[in-house]
Amino acid sequence: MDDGVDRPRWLSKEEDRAWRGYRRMQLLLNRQIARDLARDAGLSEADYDVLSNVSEAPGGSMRLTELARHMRWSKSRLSHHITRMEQRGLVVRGEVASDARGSVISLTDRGLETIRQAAPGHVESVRRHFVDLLTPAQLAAFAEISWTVVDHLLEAEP
Amino acid sequence: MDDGVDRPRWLSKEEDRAWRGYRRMQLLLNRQIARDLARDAGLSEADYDVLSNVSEAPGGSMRLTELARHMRWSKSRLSHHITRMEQRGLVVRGEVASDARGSVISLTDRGLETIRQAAPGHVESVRRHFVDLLTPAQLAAFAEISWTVVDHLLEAEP
DNA sequence: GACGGGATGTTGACATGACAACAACCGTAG
DNA sequence: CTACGGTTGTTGTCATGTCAACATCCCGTC
Repeated sequence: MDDGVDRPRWLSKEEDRAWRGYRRMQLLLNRQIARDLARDAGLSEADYDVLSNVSEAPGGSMRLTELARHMRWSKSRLSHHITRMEQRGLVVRGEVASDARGSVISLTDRGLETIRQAAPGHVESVRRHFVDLLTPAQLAAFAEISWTVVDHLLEAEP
Repeated sequence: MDDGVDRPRWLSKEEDRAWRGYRRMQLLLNRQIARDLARDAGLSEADYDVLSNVSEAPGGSMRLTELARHMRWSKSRLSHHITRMEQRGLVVRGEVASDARGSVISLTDRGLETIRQAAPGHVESVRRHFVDLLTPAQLAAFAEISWTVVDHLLEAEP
């Protein structure tokens, strides 16, 4: 009677509730955060992440590949995105003395000013729609869960 | 000394860990689930959700607006997506007797067959990268958290 | 039985991100 | 000092999603 294909282990009610909750939360939460950010600072979440990561880098700049690795973006995605942000005057590509292929990303004054202006509102938005809705225990549990999932995925794709 | 602008309530270490964990998990988890689904069934997550929702609808079909409301998609997004899925022969738009503007979405035989073939593998993928990594208590906590966030967002945008 | 406000879908323009193919360059074995 | 495998970034192409503007149609009113 065994045709060689295991019978699917469908999700239990609780498992399904968790998964659907994740998907739904993601849809609504990302949309809201993105709207807030776009309205208040004219940035996308991706823009914000790039500005944020570069500004926190030692020396205020980072090699493209290093930044991509740090953000877990593909080099392609980052390159495209940097091109667009460069056109808006938020970042610049610099050359690397030690490697002619290299490209160093750094913020323009405008980029720096933009992230400084945007940060408080963005944090407030994250609080309003997420952080402040949860108890410290829930936040801790959530952090634990998400990093567990992340670590697992990074084992396969280091 | 008060210039009218509150000092930003930056995230605490734990809060930051939770938020960054969420963002990172999302990036990696969605990418992995999407890849599995694309490889195994030639579907995007969006495709899967549409097929899934329509197939579960009473009568196996749903009005476009109702489906959009159900999925929390904009009518525009759904309309565009249905157009693409229709071109691939997965769904069809039917007319509504009671309303000349109306459009009823239903699956083609191919669409039905596709979701049936895809479901087991997709569930397995969700288990492998998410559900099976967590304890029942964690799953319960996660579900609670996500629906709390969802409910809050739905208050503003019903 | 025509009007006006609201609902239903569609469309166009544009920003994103994924994947794969490339061009250029580095460094090391020989 | 040359060939070659690996690295750094870039680019083209295509599928998605967003927003805003529309074209149609329905319905309660007057």
